[in-house]
Amino acid sequence: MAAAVRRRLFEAADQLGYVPDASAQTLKQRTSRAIGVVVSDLSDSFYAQVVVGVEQTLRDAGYQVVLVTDNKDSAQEVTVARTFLALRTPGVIITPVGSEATTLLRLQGVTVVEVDRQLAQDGCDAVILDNEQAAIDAMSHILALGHERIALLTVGTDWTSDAGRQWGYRTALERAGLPFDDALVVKAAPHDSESLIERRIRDLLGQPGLTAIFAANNVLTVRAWRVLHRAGLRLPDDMSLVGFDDVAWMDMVTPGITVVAQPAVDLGRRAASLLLRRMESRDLPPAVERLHAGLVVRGSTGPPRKPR
Amino acid sequence: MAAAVRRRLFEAADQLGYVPDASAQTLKQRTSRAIGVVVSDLSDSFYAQVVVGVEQTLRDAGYQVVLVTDNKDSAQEVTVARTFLALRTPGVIITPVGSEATTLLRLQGVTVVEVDRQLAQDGCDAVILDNEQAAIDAMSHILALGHERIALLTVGTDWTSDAGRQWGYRTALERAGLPFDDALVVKAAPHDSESLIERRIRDLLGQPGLTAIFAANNVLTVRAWRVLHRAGLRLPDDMSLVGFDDVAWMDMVTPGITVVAQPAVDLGRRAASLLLRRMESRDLPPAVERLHAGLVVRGSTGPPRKPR
DNA sequence: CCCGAATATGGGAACGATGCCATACTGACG
DNA sequence: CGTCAGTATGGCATCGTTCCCATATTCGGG
Repeated sequence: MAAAVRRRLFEAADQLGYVPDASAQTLKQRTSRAIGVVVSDLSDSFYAQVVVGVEQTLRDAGYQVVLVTDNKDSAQEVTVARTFLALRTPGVIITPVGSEATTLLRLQGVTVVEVDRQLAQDGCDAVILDNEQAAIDAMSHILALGHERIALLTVGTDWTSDAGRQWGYRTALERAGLPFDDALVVKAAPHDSESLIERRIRDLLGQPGLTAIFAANNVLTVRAWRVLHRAGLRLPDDMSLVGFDDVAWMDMVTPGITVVAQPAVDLGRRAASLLLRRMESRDLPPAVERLHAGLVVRGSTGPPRKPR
Repeated sequence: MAAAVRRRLFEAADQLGYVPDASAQTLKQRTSRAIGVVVSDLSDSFYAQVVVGVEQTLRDAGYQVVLVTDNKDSAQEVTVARTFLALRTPGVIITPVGSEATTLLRLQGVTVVEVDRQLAQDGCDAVILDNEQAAIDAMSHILALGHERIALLTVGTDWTSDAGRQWGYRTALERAGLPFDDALVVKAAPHDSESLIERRIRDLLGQPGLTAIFAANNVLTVRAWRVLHRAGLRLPDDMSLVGFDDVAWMDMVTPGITVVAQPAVDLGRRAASLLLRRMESRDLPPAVERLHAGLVVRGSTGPPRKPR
C-alpha cells in the first residue's frame, strides 16, 4: 500500500474513532500485549520503585502492565498465574513467594522473570541484587568501625534476598573472626504486626555488649529506628544502625541513616528488558542478572562508645 | 446441570489445565474484566497508596488492573485512553491531567472515575479530597499560632487539587483579615527540576517577615524541608512548616512535620467502589465523593519568634 | 502491444467462548 | 400409556482480527 494512501486510511480510521480490538487480536494471534506484574506490596517504596522501572520499560516497548499485588502465599500466587494464563500474557514479572506459580506459567509457555528474589529451581530468568555482597559491605563498614556484637534484623523466609543477606552477615562475622550468636538475630515473618516486630527489637536491646544493628530491609530499618528513638538511644554513640534501601527519608532524619542503596528502579527496568529479550528469542540460556548495591555512609554509624 | 456433575466437570477441566480464554470472552461479550488505572507517578507515595486501595478493591471484585503511569500531558493521556478502548475495559480510574481522555472514554461508553483531581466538566464521577477545607485547616492552625506572613508552595496547574488548596490558602488569609501577597506564592510546574524548585523556595526565604510555609503536597514538603535544613533554619523557631500528606518520614525527622493527612488508600478504595457501583447501574446520578483530611500537629509548627 | 512481476481486492476460514435453537431425552403425573 | 414440563445435547452463527488464497488490476520492460 502506498504511503499516502496508508496515511489517509489511518486518518479516516481515526476520524471514525476506530480502535482495533485487542481481544480479537489476542484471540487470533494466541498471545496478548499484556504483561503480568506481581509485587508483594506497593506501600513499600522498594516495590513501588521496581514497578516504576518495569512499567516504564514495558510501556515504551508497547506492552500493557496487568498489576497484581499482595501475593501472600503460594496458593494465591497460583490463582494469579491462572488469571495471567487466561489473559494469554506472553510474559510475567514477579517477586515470587513460592515456585509453583512460576512453574505453572513456564509449563504453559509463558516467559517468566523473577525480580528481587529467585525461587524457581529450573533455570528461570531472574534479576536480583547481590545480597551477599551488599550485606558483607554493610557489615564490613560496621566491623571496621570496631563493633563486635552486631544484631541482624531480617525476614525469616527462604527467599534468596533474605537468605543472601543473612549469609553475608554470617560470612562477614566469620571473616572477622567473630562468633555468630543466634540471640542477636531477629527474624520477622512477612506478616508480623509492626508492634510485634518492634517488641522483638526492643528485647534485643537488652543483649549485653550490643553496639550495632544491621536492618536487612527498609521496613525493618524504620522499625529499628523507631525503637531506638523511643528508647532514647542516640545514633551513633549509643547504637550504630545500618539500613537497607535508600528511601527518601534516610538522609532527612538526624543523623542520616547509613544504608545499602538498592537500585530499585533499575532492578525493574532490567527485569523488563530481560523479559522482552527473552520473549523474542526464547532459546537463550537462562540469565540471572545480579545488580550491585552501594553503601551510603551517613551519621548513624560510628565507632562503639566503649571499645574494648 | 446437576451439582455433582458440575463439580466433576470443573475438576476434570482443572486437571487438563484448561483455563477459559479471556480474550474470546471479551470478544464475544464485548467487554472485559480489566480496569484501566492511570496515575501520575508511582514514586510519589501518595499515588502508590491510591493504587494500593484501587487494586485491592478491584481484585476482590474479580477485576484485573491495567496500570499506566506518567500521564505527563493530555496527548499522552489520549493515547492511553485509546489503549483502554482497544482492551474494551468497562471502566477507568484516572488521576487526570486533562479532560480529553475522560471525554473520549465516556463517549465510547466507558465508565470513568476521576481520583484526586476533578477535571471533566460534564458530571463525571470523582473521588477527591476536600482540598479547600484541608488548606483552611492547615492555615487556621498556623494563623492561630500568630503567623501573619505565610508562604504557599503549590503546583501551578488548573487541577482542582491544587486550585482548591490555593483557594483555601487565600480564603483563610482573607478571613483572618490578612493581605494576600503574590510574592509569597511559589507555583512549581509539574516537571520542574528539584533544584529549580529548591532555588525558588530558597529565594522565598528572603521575604521580610516570613515566618511560616505551607507546602501543598508531599513532594514540595520534602523540598521545603531540605531548603530550610540546608539554610540552617530551626523548626519551628526560625520557621514553621506545614506539609501535605502524612508520608512515613513526617514523624521521624526532628521535629516532626505538622501535616494535613490525606486518606490516600481510602481515596483509591472509594474510587474503585464507586466505579464498580456505577458499572452495574449506569444511570445513577453522577457522584462526587469528597473525603476529609485531618490535621496532624507535630513539632514543625509553633508561634513565630518575634510576635509583633 | 503483450508478458510477467508486482500489487490490489475480495472472500473465506480460523481463533475460543457464548448463546440460541432445534431436537432428544428424562421423569412425574394424569 | 400418553403428555408435558424440565433438562441435555449437538449444531451453528457470532464477536473482530488475521492470514491465506484466488482473482483482478496496475505497471515497467521487452
